[in-house]
Amino acid sequence: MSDEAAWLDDEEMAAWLPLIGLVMRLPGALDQSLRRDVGLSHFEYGVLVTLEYAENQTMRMSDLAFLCNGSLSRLSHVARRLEKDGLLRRYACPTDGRSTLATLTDSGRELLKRAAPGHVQTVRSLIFDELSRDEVRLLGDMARRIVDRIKAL
Amino acid sequence: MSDEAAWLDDEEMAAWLPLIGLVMRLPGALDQSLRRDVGLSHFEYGVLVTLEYAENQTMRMSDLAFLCNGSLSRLSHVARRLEKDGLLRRYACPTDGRSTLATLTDSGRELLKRAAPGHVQTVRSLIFDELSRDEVRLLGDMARRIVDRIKAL
DNA sequence: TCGGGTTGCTTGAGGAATCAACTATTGAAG
DNA sequence: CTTCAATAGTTGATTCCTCAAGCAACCCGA
Repeated sequence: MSDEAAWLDDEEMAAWLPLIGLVMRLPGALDQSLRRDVGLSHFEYGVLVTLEYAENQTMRMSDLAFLCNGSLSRLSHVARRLEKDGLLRRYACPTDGRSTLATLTDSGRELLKRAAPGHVQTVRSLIFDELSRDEVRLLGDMARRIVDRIKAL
Repeated sequence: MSDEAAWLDDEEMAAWLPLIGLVMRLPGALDQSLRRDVGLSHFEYGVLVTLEYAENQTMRMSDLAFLCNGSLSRLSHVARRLEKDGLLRRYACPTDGRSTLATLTDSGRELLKRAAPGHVQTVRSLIFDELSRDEVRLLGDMARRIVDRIKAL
């Protein structure tokens, strides 16, 4: 078999290195600003925001984990801490005894109100202030297609 | 002050969610395939590859950390493990007693040879098989500009 | 209604990342 | 020459994530 596809050419390399830089540095940058402002990691913040936009601000742990791009185990650990801090509450699902439902508490809602402006400001200054409208669309589209491939693994 | 810039509109949100998905899921996907194939995390692999392409396959710890998108502390811990496994060697810089130089060993080179094809295959199937030539250029360019902003924090 | 298999979630152990504190060397100012 | 700040790197404590194991509830065919 030919192995030309087994290596990255110069153009691919010139895109790959910055892309790796992005995926390695962005989470840390978001963590830092959220940690400083409200004491949450970006993953924790994402969990709360996802709940905020859910029906009844409530969601099954499994679905929440998937939407937040994390493992169920990771979410379980995180939910324990967030629950200890009073930001969310968990209770057994009435219709399926295996499931656990997580819901946002008032403290959780209130914390999101405090956190959102600073976080949006960070995201804007790092991403959207740098890109044109067309680029934003393009980037989102490419990211979505790549994520679909990762999910399909 | 107006706060319209304090929120993301629909188009921005439609790009932001997949982008977050990408940065949260890609590292795990790369880790998994490398861990399975050669027992290294993607960060560890990146450290070795970066050394491979350096002058004399040798680099200062600080510079290595920066190029690998990690903290010096993280690199220090990782280098200790890699050195214990015989994949790299560290020694004091002759011209500046504060610096430490890291260099690839023969085992390190050999491991890279074994790891590269599978890793490239993974990257290709997740990223480059999905994108057109133009998209690759665009994506790399956008990523580079965003990373520059993160570095400037 | 019983048994086997699956699903949803939690837990504990182990390893890895982060943060702050520390040592050591260098460079520069007085 | 001495001091003081800045730089480079390591280390230890804490926090966090992953993985494998476990448990309970559900589903379904016999």
